[in-house]
Amino acid sequence: MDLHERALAVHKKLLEFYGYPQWGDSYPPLDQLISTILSQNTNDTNRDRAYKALRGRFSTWEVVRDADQQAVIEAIRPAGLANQKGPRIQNVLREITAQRGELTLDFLADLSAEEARDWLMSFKGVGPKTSAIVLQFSLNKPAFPVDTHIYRVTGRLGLRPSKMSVEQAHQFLEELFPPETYYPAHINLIRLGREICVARRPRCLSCPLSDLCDYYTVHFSVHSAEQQR
DNA sequence: GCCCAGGTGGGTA
DNA sequence: TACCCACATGGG
Repeated sequence: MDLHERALAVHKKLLEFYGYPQWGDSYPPLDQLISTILSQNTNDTNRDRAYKALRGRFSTWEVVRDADQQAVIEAIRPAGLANQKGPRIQNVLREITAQRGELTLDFLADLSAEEARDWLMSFKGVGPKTSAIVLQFSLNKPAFPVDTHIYRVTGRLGLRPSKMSVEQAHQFLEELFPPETYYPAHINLIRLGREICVARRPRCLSCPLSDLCDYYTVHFSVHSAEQQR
């Protein structure tokens, strides 16, 4: 089985186990971008708190853009890293206005996926994961966002070289999976990573992919060695 | 108190 | 280029 076949086999097993994932309403691209910046390095609960506080405190993105920096930081504090995220969000809002003359990202729909990604990644605070989320979830363009779950799980499943940066993994996995599987595979791999493939816990034996995953063997033998010590 | 959730950018070799 | 670390909050 080559890597492409292996990726499809993983995707198919996840579909059997979890089904085709249903996602909620999609945000407009600018809302999605800000929400995703807030989500960096934090959990969904804290991201939602910060996003709601931001929307509740400032009526429009223009008001956020022109607001006092400290007021924005205070509003998004529950998301963590607020001293970085606040100024970066305001900078993005100002730059969009300066470059486009209006505060919207709807024009990205007319660009290719690569053009839209490169444009988004030109901003400080917008990396490969954040731009891929905006493309996939808001613009309906092909992109495979790689978060820490997906990075870890794809490594354990042997779907990518073990030594590879997260940024390289985006490109590698986009070439490995067929574009029509990006969305369901992304959602289901995260779910797998959250629910089953948790670091340093020997729960991999209950994994629906255990017959495809070499990690559980390695993992199990490591645990056995530790127990013998 | 400690572990867990979980991206980006800047600095260094 | 590849690694290492700072950045911050909240729930269990």
